[in-house]
Amino acid sequence: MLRMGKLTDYGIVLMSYLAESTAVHHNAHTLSEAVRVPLPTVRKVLKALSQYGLLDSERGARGGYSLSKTPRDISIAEVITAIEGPIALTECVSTESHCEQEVHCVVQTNWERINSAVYHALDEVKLSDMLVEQTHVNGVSTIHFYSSVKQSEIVIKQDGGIHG
Amino acid sequence: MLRMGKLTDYGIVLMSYLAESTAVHHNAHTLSEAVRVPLPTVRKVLKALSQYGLLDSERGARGGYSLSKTPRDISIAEVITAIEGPIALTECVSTESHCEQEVHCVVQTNWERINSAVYHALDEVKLSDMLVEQTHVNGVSTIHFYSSVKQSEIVIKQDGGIHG
DNA sequence: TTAATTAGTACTATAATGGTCCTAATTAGG
DNA sequence: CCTAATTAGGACCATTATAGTACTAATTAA
Repeated sequence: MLRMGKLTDYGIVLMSYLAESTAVHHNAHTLSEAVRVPLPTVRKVLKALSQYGLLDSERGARGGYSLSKTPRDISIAEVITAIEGPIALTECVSTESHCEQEVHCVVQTNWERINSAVYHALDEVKLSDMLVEQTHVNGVSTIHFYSSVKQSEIVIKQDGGIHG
Repeated sequence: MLRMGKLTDYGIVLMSYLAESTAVHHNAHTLSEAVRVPLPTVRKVLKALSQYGLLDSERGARGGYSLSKTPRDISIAEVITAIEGPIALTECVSTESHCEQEVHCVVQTNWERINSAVYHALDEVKLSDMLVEQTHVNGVSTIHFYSSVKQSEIVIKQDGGIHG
């Protein structure tokens, strides 16, 4: 199995959550509770996303995180890259590669083509595509965020308040 | 970085090598020398490829391995699947997933789409595409097989004999 | 019957990942 | 100006996965 780390999975869930409620203030603590992932781990993921530029961060009291772009402009490829580094199936195509045969390496060209294809496949899927099937009951919209490991359910009332 | 194991890399190099010299007899020992990867490791990879059906194997004295299909009909996706298992970025889409929310999991649908896209990207690249830039000097064709870790150079004379 | 070879399985060391924690820097509010 | 809240930046350990190795059984040609 072509692996993607758990942290990346968390990252996608976090980004999806933020994509749903841009108006509200979010700090690491609230996000941890919302997504049901331990606080230190959430911090780590948020840091990575912030450093890569997918999230804007504010320090100090009343600080927190918010999406730097609209959900339509954020792709799964970006989230993966933010957390796992450049998408590269083999070492030799990654930037820190020290393969001394690089200059006359033939296969590298093919790997680059392969990686490129994979990247574009992942880049076509936007964050906004991950949010589907909201169930509306009594004016309360319930959105389900599933990571591959845990489930978190967030109930959003009409006024935008969050409870879960 | 979206990771792919070293063994898979070896697997692709091995398959590429076999794709070049279908006529000759290949056992684990010769392949180990040709590709410059330790014998036990090569054995492990060959076993996986054989079990998945990409290689035909013959036991006993004068036994060995050979491609079960033509290089044009073997894709990188198949080689990866043979060694790493089904291509699935997250656990929840793999067959052995025990996610109890599977029935009403929404995001799973998207992951399946993503995985499918990645799979097709990898499935379009055939083994025959990995063999390029043969240099012909004095009627001797030299083919370079590079893994991301090691390099192996195989010289094939006109009569088909292999020396490296 | 013997030698060569793959199949199957089990084991170990190393590396990567996930997860946690602590301290410094920053900012709002009293 | 001081305090509380919050992110930034490292450092750290435990667990897991991978790579790599080794050994035994089954198979087949000579």
